Amino acid sequence: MADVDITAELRDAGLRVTAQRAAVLAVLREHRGHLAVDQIVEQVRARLHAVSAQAVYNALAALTEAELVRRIEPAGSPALFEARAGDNHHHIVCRRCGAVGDVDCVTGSAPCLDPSNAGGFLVDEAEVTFWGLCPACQKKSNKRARSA
Amino acid sequence: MADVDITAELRDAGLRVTAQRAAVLAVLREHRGHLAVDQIVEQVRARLHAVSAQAVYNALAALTEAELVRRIEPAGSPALFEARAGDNHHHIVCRRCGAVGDVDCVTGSAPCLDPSNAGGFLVDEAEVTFWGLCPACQKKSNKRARSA
DNA sequence: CGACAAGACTTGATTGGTTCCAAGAAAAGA
DNA sequence: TCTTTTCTTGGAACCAATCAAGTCTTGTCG
Repeated sequence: MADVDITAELRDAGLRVTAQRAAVLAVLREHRGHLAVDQIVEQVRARLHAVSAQAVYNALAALTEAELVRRIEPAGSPALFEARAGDNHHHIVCRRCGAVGDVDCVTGSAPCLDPSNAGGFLVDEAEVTFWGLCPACQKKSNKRARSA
Repeated sequence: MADVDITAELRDAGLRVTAQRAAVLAVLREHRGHLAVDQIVEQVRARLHAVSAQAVYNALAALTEAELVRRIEPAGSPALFEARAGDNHHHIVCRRCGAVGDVDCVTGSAPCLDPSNAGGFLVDEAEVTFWGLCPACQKKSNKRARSA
């Protein structure tokens, strides 16, 4: 089923349907996480026999442009990609290990997210990134604190 | 006066006082904007005779650690630094030219900014980045649309 | 004041992520 | 089938950032 959907989606988005693009999108759909380019390359190669890294970069750029995929780039990390359902969710990044999680968010509701004094800027998106510690790194911190 | 303040501030922050650090901080205080490392290097070299890029990176890291300076890194841009008053303001980035502006924000008030479902993450900061078009690029867009 | 140890700076090389280029081969869609 | 787009291989380049070894400075203590 997924393949048919993906083919149609690519076409609807005005993109040519290629095996590489479909594979990239399928990989991002299945792994409901945030993948770096090298991980995507790896996964795509598990489906297709051989894919150049270039093709993956190209496909990701096209998919991002078509808004089928979302590119995020937390400070200090390489670019990450995720399948995007068009919802307005945000991200939480672990300061220590860089793990990324999703945070659901009421769309466009927060007062801060419609800045009145934007200094003449025309705002079209508000991106929120939370910073903190993931569960695993919290454990490590506790251990360290206890033993110190 | 500034030099005295800066010296004291560095010392209070637990940092050794070096000419390079003082110069970096002074530059960021004067240029009330968001500067990239190469711009900072340039400005610092206008004050001191010769400074290595490394020293600037080191100084910025130390100042960021001490929270005298804030590091931001919008997707697609190199890292930017700004003197930080400890206030909780956010940034707006121009999609086309990368210009960065400040947006004042009511501290910690937005509902989104205290995520309930953080997936076990321990959140310590919410960073908001607005995306849009700066005034200059809006003008260009209008011209283009009109002539098209 | 003078010396010592930790910390900071300099130079030079190197990594990492990403982008770009070119030519030819393959595939998509009309 | 034909045209256009995309993919492939291979290379090169770019920029930001980091590492390493050695030298200099800071701040403190005698």
